[in-house]
Amino acid sequence: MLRDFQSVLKKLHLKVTPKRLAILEVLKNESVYLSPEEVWRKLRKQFSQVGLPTVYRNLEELAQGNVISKVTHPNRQLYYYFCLNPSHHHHFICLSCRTVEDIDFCMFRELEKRVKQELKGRVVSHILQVNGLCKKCLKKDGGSHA
Amino acid sequence: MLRDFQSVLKKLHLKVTPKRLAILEVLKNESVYLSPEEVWRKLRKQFSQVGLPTVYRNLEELAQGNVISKVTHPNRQLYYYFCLNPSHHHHFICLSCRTVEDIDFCMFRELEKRVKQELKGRVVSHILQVNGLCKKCLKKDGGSHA
DNA sequence: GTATTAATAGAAATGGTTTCTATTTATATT
DNA sequence: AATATAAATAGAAACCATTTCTATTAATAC
Ligand SMILES: [Zn+2]
Ligand SMILES: [Zn+2]
Ligand SMILES: [Zn+2]
Ligand SMILES: [Zn+2]
Repeated sequence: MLRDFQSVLKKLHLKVTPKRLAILEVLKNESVYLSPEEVWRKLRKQFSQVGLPTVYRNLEELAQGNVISKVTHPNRQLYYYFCLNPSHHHHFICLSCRTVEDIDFCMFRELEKRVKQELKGRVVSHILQVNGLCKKCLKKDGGSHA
Repeated sequence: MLRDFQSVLKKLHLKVTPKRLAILEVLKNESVYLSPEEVWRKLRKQFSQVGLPTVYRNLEELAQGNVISKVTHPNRQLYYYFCLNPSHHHHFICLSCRTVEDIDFCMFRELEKRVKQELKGRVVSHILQVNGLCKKCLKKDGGSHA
C-alpha cells in the first residue's frame, strides 16, 4: 500500500505498464469501492484501447499482492478499493454510497490464536466486513438502500 | 435453526411443501457445506421432477429466514450449511473437505458497538469467516488445497 | 370444497467473469 | 543501442452459475 507504485509493482514481479499504473491511479483517486467495469470506463478516458479482461486481470493480481483490497459485497459482484492504511484491519462499507471506513480495532489476532488452539486447523484467509449505511447516507434518506 | 421444520417454515410464512422439507433434510444430514447444484442432485434421488431454480429460490429464502447459513467462499460460488447452533456465531470452513466448525467466541457485539459509536453508521449485516484447512485435512495432505 | 395465493418445472435468458490467441510491450542482456 | 525473453494486452468468444419467465400445480385459509 505504498505510494511509490513502481517499486511496489517490482516487488511483486509485475511489469510496470502504463495501464497497470493507471488502474492504480484510478483506485487511489476514488474514495469508494469500484467494480472492474467502472475502473475500465475510467481508463477508457485515458486510453483509446483497453480491454476489460486486462482490468479484471490486473485488479486480481494487485489484490493478490495486497496492493488493493477486495470488497465482499452482498450482491456477490467484484469490487476493489485502494486502502492507504498499511496495517492489518477491516472495513465498514456503505451499501448505498460505497464509502469505505476502516475498522482499526481488529480482534482477529485473538480469534486466530483460538482457532489454532481449539480447532487445530490452518488459517488460510479470513473475512471480516461490516456492511451498512454510513453516517452521511443515514442523514440523507434515513436508511433506505438497494 | 429448530428441528421442527414445519413450525419454522410457518413462522416465516413459507408454505410447507415436500420439496422445501426435503431440501432442509438434505442439508441437515450433511456435515459439509453444499452448492445449490449438489443439493439439487440429491433431491433428484427422491423426486422425479425437481427444478434447479426451485432449489436456488428455497435456499435463498431459508437463508434469509436464518434457517440455514450461507458460506462466503473465496471462489464466489454459493454454498449453504445447516447449522444447529442457535446462538450468534461464525464459522471456520475447510477449503478442502468443506467441513464447517463453529467459532463460538464472537467479539462482534463489541465491534458493532464501536462501529456505531465511532462511525455513526447503521450496521445492516456483517461477515466474519475464517477460511482454512481443518485438522483432518492438514494430517491428510499436509495442507495443499485447491 | 372452494378460493386464494404461493410454489413449482422447465426452458430460456442473463451478464459478470474468464479463456483464448495473436500481437505488442517491458525488461534484461549484450 | 540492438536483441532476446517473457510478460502483458486487445478483442472476440466462451463460459456457466444464477436468474427470469410463464404456464401449471399445490398448499392453505375459509
Ligand atoms: Zn454511505
Ligand atoms: Zn483482521
Ligand atoms: Zn478439511
Ligand atoms: Zn458475529
